[in-house]
Amino acid sequence: MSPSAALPARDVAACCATPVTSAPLGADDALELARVLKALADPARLRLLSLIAAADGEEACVCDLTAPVGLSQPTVSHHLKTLVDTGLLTRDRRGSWAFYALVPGALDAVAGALQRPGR
Amino acid sequence: MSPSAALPARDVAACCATPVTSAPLGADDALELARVLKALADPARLRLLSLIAAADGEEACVCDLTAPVGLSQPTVSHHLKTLVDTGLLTRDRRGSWAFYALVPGALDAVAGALQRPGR
DNA sequence: CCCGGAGATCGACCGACGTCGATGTTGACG
DNA sequence: CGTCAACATCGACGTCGGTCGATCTCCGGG
Repeated sequence: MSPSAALPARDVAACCATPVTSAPLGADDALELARVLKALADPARLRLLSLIAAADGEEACVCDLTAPVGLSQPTVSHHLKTLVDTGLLTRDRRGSWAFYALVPGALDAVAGALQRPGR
Repeated sequence: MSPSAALPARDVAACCATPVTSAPLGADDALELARVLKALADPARLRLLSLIAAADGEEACVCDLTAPVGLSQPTVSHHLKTLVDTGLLTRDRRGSWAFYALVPGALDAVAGALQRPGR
């Protein structure tokens, strides 16, 4: 169990408390924001997010995501777990399927952490 | 010379043409956006960006950045080069010093690529 | 013309990460 | 209760990226 997986990982919004351009950004805040951005900095995960966002009801199961991204099922599961651990997705197990959905406002919080507060 | 370093790297705004949440996001667009996000997904680079943004005139030289981030001079130069190549910073050589400044609107463009178009 | 300082580049080391096949787990259905 | 399908986990492999010390380049000053 890695130390980074042990933390709450439920509050993506916490990283937008101090926007990058407003103050020198402490070491801890930089580490937290980098953790979320690192989860986003992968083509496969970006495509998975957009596929889920564009899906009906804004949720999708693994079987619907494997083909479009062109990756194996274990790899897709791995990426989805990463996004869930980061607090960007939620997992809902219904029957044999696992439905993934966007956490409302999570992406907006990350976007807010990058913009300058003045404008 | 890596293939990724050969491309223009001047238009960070190009990656916000199709927001993550608006369409399934093609493989090429995902690769481009991931390239910019990967440059941001590092604590040291985030701190460098915030230091430059908070500096007087929104520019700073390497000698002023080495101490605050607690890294060696070659490492800081390496990170700054990464940010310049990605189109997030500009380098201006004046005398013996190299001044780095934010590219106006670059961070906002990345932020725009993460937000949903609807709101 | 020579020297010193600021910064960039080089080469190397090492940990982190994406990817896969194989296997384990869990629920649905006869 | 046995079987199958969907998904998660595991172990391994190859690559990429952050970091450093050493060195190179360039400019200013004496």
